[in-house]
Amino acid sequence: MSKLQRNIQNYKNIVNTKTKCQKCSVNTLCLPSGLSSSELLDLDKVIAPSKIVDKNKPLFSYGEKFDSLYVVHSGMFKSTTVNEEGKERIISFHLPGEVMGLDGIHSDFYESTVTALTMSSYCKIPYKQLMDLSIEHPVIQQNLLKVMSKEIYSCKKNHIDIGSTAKLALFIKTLSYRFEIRGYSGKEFFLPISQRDIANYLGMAEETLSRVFKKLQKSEMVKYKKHILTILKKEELENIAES
Amino acid sequence: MSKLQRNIQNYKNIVNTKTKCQKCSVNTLCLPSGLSSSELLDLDKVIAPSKIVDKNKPLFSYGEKFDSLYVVHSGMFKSTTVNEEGKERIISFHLPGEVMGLDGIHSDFYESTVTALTMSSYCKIPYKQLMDLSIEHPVIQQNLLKVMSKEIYSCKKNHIDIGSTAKLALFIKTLSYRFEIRGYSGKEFFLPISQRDIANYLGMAEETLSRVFKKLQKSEMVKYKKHILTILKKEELENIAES
DNA sequence: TAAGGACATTGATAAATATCAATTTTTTCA
DNA sequence: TGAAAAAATTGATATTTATCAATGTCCTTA
Repeated sequence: MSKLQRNIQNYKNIVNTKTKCQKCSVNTLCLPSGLSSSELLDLDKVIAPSKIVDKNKPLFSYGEKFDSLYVVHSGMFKSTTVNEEGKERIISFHLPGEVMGLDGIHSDFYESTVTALTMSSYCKIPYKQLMDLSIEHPVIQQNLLKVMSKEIYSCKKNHIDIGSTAKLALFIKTLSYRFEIRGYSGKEFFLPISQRDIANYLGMAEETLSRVFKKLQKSEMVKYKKHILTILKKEELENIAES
Repeated sequence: MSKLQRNIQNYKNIVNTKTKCQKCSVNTLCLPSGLSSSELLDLDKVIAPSKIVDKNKPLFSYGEKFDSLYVVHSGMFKSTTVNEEGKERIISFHLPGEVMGLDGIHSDFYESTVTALTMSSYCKIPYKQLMDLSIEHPVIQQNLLKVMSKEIYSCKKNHIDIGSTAKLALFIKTLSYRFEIRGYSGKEFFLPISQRDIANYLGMAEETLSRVFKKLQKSEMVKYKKHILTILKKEELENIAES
């Protein structure tokens, strides 16, 4: 099976939800990274077996009491807030192995709403239990700190004031990298995000995104059809992302 | 002494640098928040007495080996990166009690350069020792997690795509809040940041910032003279910030 | 305190992006 | 499968912001 096929599979037939952290395909990217097998076993006791959630269904909502972190097991999620005028603002997209709900730790309430973009699956990690466990196994705490540090880093790195074309190019470049480190192809992947959502996330009008996307396709940097994105000229695309 | 005078003092005559966490004026905002006195004593053993750094001098630089977190004790700092063309990009400004260097935890290298905007003072917290200490005192670890969670939250909250006027209004509103929770006046404060740096941080041209600032002053929302910012119409300003 | 440099303002113009309105294309689901 | 709904595209225009160039103001420091 090709990498693209496996990628598409990721959104359709949900993989085995009984997978323990030890056997999970994204365990090197997730909290279990670098844990010994005895530590992993303890962690597995705290983490519930992954559960399936339907497309467009929320995992948790803004304002709810914070009690657990969530990790993407398969599929894709988006996290959003709502502004004063009741308009949705997309804060981030989440790929397998990424931890969601981190912004709730400080306030004890979820600061955003997380929704599945496709049929997806997730693991729930009760925060209190994770804290108790990390007293026994400091390395788990270290991992959480690293995950959060990376989140701070990438948040600051991604929000730069650049032109629309560069924004989209950077978005594609970043996604490509994230797919690649998950064992999928970084050159051809299924993107279950509407252009409206991409535009919202990137802070531009839908129409602008459409035009900019067309421009990238006309200059043969990328191809985009039926949600399958193909990167044709990686280096040129990266140059655009940095301008 | 008025709150504004104390605020200005904060940038001029450096307060007692021998202050221990127990007596520090920002200890409720900083890592020591909520610690018992015995925990505080242990923390003080790890944290070096605060040191003074001159205006425009760096605390640490991008790419250097990460080994310590830094906390603002007095004054103000900015953290920056340099883009491909060698241009400085300002990522954040740091006020007393705020932790700097958090984005270095995941990569073991500082991901940004931190520079003093005025004569300032700071506390250095060796990361390894902090980790060792937090095994003994889990509450310290919890505090660090909360600090980082707050950082993630405010990073995502602040980077929204709004017009230039709203951006500046939001910037002022956020600063006002940050001064207020530090015991200074939220309505009148000394801002040791050049307009060029504000424009850079907000992602707009210097000229645009100047015009937008003038507009806020013409409509008598704020007054800005010799780096002293006075908020005249708080509510109106907040409305602008949310549009 | 006077001169030079850094910082800020202003006006004119160009460029980028948003908005509005009308289609066209794709997706959903009865 | 076909009709309705949702998503994406396209063109015309308005608005916002950047850029360029000139000037004014403040701030250091010799």
